[in-house]
Amino acid sequence: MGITSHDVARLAGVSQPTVSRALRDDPRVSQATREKVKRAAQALNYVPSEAGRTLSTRATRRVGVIVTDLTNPFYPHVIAPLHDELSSLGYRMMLITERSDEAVAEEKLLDQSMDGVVLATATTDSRLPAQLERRGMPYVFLNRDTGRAGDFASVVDNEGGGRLVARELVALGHRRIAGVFGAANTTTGREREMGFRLALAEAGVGLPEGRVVRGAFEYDTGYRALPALLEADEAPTAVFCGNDVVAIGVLNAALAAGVKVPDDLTVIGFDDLPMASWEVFRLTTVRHDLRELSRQAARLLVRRIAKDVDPAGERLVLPTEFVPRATHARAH
Amino acid sequence: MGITSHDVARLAGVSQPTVSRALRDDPRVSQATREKVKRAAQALNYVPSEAGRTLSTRATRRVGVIVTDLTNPFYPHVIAPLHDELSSLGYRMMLITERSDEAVAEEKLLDQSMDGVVLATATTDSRLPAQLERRGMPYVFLNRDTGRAGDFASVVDNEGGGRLVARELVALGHRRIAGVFGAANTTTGREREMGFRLALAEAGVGLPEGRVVRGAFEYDTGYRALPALLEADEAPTAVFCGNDVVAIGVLNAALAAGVKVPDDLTVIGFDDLPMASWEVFRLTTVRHDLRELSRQAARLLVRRIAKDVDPAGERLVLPTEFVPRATHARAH
DNA sequence: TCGGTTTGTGAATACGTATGTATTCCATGA
DNA sequence: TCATGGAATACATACGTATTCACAAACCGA
Repeated sequence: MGITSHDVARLAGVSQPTVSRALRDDPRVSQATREKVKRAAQALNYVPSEAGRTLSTRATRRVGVIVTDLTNPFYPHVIAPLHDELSSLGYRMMLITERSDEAVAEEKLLDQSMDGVVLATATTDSRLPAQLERRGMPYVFLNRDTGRAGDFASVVDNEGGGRLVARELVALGHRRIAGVFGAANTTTGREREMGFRLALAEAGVGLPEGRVVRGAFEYDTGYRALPALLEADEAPTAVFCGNDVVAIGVLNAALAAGVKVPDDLTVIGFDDLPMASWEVFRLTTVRHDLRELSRQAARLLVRRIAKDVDPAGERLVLPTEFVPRATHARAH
Repeated sequence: MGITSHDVARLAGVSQPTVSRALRDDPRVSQATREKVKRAAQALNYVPSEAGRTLSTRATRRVGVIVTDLTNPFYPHVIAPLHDELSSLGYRMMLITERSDEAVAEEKLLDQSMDGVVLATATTDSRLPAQLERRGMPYVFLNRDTGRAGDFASVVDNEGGGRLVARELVALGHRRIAGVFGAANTTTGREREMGFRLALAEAGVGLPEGRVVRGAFEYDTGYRALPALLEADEAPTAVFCGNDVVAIGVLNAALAAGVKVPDDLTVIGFDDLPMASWEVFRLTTVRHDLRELSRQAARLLVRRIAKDVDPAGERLVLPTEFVPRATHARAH
């Protein structure tokens, strides 16, 4: 059934190693032989077996990408450019969406079926990085990392982004401010909250725990958080959300509750997904270059696979920018 | 670096084949030996090499999934359940997003690096299926197919869904009806349009080409179509959209143009993505079971790989259901 | 013309697992 | 006591490619 390099060799009247070399444009084979071999390969529709090559070279040209929930609108915008960049670097992408770290690590990541791994949904308490480290499997963090030194990571200046938002809200006169932050075991959640808090504190504005919600970076987190925040004695005049998806949950909840945005409530997101600029939202948010974030992660991983990397770790940080649209206003 | 079954064999004091059999729970190895081997494997943190296994068994336990644009909100809802079902069937997923069919086929699909392929974005003029067929690579269509006999496909009753919408619109008194359909080279586009047209014709309602737009199943298609439709002499009172993503484009365009939905315009989608029920949209649409659609495709592919399938082709069709929400109203 | 170099190719082998076949060991029964 | 059969394990090999090493031929300068 399958056509092998031996079949090509027979047809071309050469040995199998010569076929291997000719098709890989090894300069040691003569022009004439090379062409003869290529014609034979063409005639037989020969495609080298990836398994044979992998076994021989010990490289799979395959990279795993780990994500928890693909249906979250955030991840496709990471995965698409990641795929394209990996592809142009000669790697293929294995998508792994998994709930539990442990199961993933044992079977799927350590069987030498990929050359490296991109962790797009790492939590600070995950044991996965340590397992990968122990087995010598190259990996990089994308968007989130562990926050520890020595990481290889492509991330955003989350703290700076949080600061930007705090300053804007203060400048708009907001004093009763709420936060719907990401989960506490994610660096994206923690750092955005941290930057936001620090800049608020500098301006002398408090952020009591009663006006803080933390949860997964999901639509439902925002959708359920708003009613809770509105029940407080003094409802907030502004909400900073952990990311755009959460903010969109808040916007929908506001519509359901009859709360006018931005007249009654200012809502700010983070990420600037394409969706944020849809007419129905016109979400004021914090932009960073999601494409470049992903590409950078791909290139970093490939460099790490090639061991062309600073052994002390590399942390590539992209800047953020405030994007005013239509969900913010002066405090009333 | 890598630990092999030979290392385990040495430690356990048995031969390599015995290790292979013991770990795979082959009944021919004794209980005592099995345990001895498993302890040794455990002690060494042995994980069988996937490449070696593949070469030996000629099966990769890997499946490719081909999609054009992952950032389209539709696809994650297909890919996530597909991944999970494949995973529970013991297969891993390689994600391939590609523009041109040709490049994909040559290198990536035919190198025996996967056991089968799911085509999620096939067009009726694609040459890819024929290439896969010729090389004996098992494949199934998901959502879209070629429309030809002999396909293996998991699809939706698109024509029936189109009919449902037409009947509802007619019953609501609409006569000036528009359609923003999917691309003409997709069966999803064609069949939905066909069903819609047929049921309209049965009711004596026309659908002139001036009120028809066709394009990719994307946000922009809907967003750009609406202004064009509104410029016509008599603006339509209702628009049936090829899918929810297109419908959401139309809804946003309506908001931008100051067109009130549903008072001035009825908008109907197709798919019932989670997004369709968001407060900002409350989109009236046609539901089908997207999870089951994907799972069914996974199971069909695995059966085809196992050659446990009707050689004449199998076409699994899921039913549709009209979901009334807030974007439809009686014609004025 | 000859030793030495370069060039091109083939033979042998490694990679890690699974499997078909051979072998060993032991128990059983006549 | 020895043949027989079954259980458990070892041996040999296949899978397809890439690479190391050896070898032959061609080429070069002295």
